[in-house]
Amino acid sequence: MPAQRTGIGNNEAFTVVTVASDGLNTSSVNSLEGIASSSKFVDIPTAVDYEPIENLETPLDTFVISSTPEIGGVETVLVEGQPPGSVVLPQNDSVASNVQQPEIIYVSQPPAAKPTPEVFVVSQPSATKAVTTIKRPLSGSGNSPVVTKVIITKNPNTSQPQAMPIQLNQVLGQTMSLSSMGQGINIIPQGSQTPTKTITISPQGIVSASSMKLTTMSSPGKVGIPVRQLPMSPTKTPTKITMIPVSVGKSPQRIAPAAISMLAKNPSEPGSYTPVTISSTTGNTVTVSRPTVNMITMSPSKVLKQGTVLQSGQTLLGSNPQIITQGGVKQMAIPMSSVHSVQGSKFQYLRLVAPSSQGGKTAGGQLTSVVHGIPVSNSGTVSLGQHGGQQMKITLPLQGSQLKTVVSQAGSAGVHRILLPAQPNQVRLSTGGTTTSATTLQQIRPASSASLGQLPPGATILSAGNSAQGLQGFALVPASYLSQMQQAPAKPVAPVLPPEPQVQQSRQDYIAIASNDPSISANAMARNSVNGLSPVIEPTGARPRKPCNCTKSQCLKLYCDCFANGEFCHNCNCNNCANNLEHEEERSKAIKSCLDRNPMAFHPKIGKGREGNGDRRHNKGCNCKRSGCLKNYCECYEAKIMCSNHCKCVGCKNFEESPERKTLMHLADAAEVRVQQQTAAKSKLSSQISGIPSRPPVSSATGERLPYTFITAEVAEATCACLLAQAEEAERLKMPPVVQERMVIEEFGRCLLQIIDSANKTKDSDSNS
DNA sequence: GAGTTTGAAACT
DNA sequence: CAGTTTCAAACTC
Repeated sequence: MPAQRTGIGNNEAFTVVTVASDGLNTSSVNSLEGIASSSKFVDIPTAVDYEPIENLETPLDTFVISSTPEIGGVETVLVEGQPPGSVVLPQNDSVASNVQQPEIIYVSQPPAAKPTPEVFVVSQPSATKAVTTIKRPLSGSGNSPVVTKVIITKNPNTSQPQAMPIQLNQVLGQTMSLSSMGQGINIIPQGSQTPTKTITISPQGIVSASSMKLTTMSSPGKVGIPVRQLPMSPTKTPTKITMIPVSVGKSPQRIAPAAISMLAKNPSEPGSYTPVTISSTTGNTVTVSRPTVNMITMSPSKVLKQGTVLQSGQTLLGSNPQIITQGGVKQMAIPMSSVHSVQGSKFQYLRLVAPSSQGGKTAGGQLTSVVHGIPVSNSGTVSLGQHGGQQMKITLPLQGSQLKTVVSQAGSAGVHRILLPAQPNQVRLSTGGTTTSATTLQQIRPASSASLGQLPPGATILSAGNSAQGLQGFALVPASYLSQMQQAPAKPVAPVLPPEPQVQQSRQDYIAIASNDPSISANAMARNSVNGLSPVIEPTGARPRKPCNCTKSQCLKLYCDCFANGEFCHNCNCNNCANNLEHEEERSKAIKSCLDRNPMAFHPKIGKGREGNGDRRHNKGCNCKRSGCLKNYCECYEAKIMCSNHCKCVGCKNFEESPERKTLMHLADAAEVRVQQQTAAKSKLSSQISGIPSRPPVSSATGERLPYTFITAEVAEATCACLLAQAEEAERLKMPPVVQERMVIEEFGRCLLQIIDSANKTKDSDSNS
């Protein structure tokens, strides 16, 4: 049956970007079972990791950007720019074009209501049995395509969507079917002449593939051709990175400070690129220009329109990012033609290139920005349920002047992902009937909401503000931040997710921001651990953070550890705190101020040493004078690393052979062991105590009153009075101390005899009665 | 818990 | 860039 290439897959590529949260390189990615080997994980250079992606051997293909952290301790996945159930594919001209392009045929039943032309409805069918079939084309080549399937599932406990990548390359060459659990999402082209363009995304729903074309079948004829169930890998989830705007929308946990330089594809010389230079930087405004063409700028409201000014929060989005190797440097290129209308410009691509890193590292090793997009022509109405009881409409421009509306509804039980169009800058966001003007299109941003959690999921990727060097990257949100969001008052309580096998949990816990990895951030790690002991993970799954106590800085200076770590204050003891969502603007200014002073302000303080030396090292070095670098005042010591030649410390004792350091280390080790022993003993004791009745029994098993019960408070008081009187008497008689002592003890003996006698009498009377 | 010490950050 | 001040954490009592 010929597949009809319509709807989402209609030559309009989607790209799902999986961004490794912790700088996964190829090798580490390959270790992730269930993630297609063709999936490349590209670092977003955050404040914590600037390793070049030198291992990225093949072009960028399939990525997933995850968002929220709820799935079994791993974040729920947001497929960027996609609602749950969307299919994301690179275009023909994307980098993986050398890979054979299989067809994907989605079949579902029953087809939804009669569609209207070019409008897609994403809805959740009640209990539709659906089958998703993937079919490889017959045309063969030596290269078997590696298909990555990203499954957006709905967590049964939380209703939160979750994505699971599945490597399908083993099943290529045969038709595969996905059996739905009936909780999928239909994408229904309404009004189209195409009979059935329903994509039912089951709990195992979404399928994406690298270099695959999505086609929707004109009829569900493939339903009956299931070959086998796709293997599921519930333990494998993509990364935890969420990108949110720094200066627009909710502030991030961590600022990704890296600047982006842009290159435009040179139309006169195919394959070559011309730098797009930053012509000026004023406040939150960055103007970019291109030497040979008219100046281009980007702003939230006018994407890449010449002559306008790039505003803070500008989004640079496009579909089908490519990895381009130029000068041995991997770079990302965005075909602008697909999403941007640059009048008068001959730009075909914008390329985001990370700036040269320090220390002789390869320039442009990092992809600072992630490009994604949904072809405008495919945008439509998305209905995703209630969103905080309020329907949210997002109107996005289509090609030409036509507008379409995206309706975002997310129920309290489940926050659904909402489609971000390729041009979120040109999206109208409206709630409760209030719609912004089409001429003042707003970014989808969480500025007006109480928390990021109220954002339409998927609407979180926006470019950050700008640094002194130019465009800035994205802000990344770690799980800890997401836990903050979960606790934001206006957000529905984050559901508790059942623990899942966490094969990659240890790795995925390493969120780029505020990572547990001590090599990542001295602030984040060293100050959050005590004596190197790993902090206990919060019930939310987030790493606990030490609360700050700032009083004067409003937590908007680097004095504040929360701020320095790119985190919001949360459960802190600070006064007049502005490091929160309510002071977003202030905070953004503060961030910019810090970056103005020091572009590396939010970079990790602790980096790796020289190549071949895995030791960590304080990038800046300490300046200790009195502590000998053997107290936690010293950032090196605090980070459990030795001082280096970067340090300017005086009287340093924090070096390898230092006897003082060794002694301290031994003491620290011993203390740690002691603490552990005490902890173990306490827990053991408490468990034992818990088995002891709180009040001992008054009587024995035979009903006999036990002796100690006769020593009542009155008896004890009387005894003490007797002893006291005896002592006074002995003193009055001026007896030697030894004799006085003896007299008191003898008196105590008499008291005891009296008690025993009384007890016996009581027992006798009890037995007589 | 209050006061002191310390060194990074901020400021000049 | 150096010196000074501010700040909050680390430390001491």
